[in-house]
Amino acid sequence: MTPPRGSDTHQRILAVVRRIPRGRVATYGQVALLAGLPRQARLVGYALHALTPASAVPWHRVINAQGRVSPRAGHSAADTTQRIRLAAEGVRFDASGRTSLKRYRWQPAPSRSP
DNA sequence: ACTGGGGCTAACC
DNA sequence: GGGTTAGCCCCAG
Repeated sequence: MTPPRGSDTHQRILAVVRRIPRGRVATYGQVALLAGLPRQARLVGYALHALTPASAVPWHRVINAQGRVSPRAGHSAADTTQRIRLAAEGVRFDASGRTSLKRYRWQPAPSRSP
């Protein structure tokens, strides 16, 4: 059974991003995986790139595996916005503009506590 | 159909 | 922790 391709793929990605709780972050790869699209982290980037400011998608909660906001091409202002928004939710960044993924990474379904 | 590039990731040094 | 190399799959021209 092969998942349908097309705009549906983007919608699926956005649906996952929309589920990211406030004060939490997720990596591109994680979102892709949760969306049922493994190895398609870049697709997430494309999907978010197509977003409009009016969309109710917390795109700012999506960061790369390095724990920092990915510098997009020609839109450096958005990077700053992303950091500001996250900071407003309680996500702290260090001097290197990096955050603790171990701490803020969104875990959709923790089976049990360790 | 082909080529180049991308809001990535993991592995390696 | 930071820079480099390769692999991944998809979109735009």
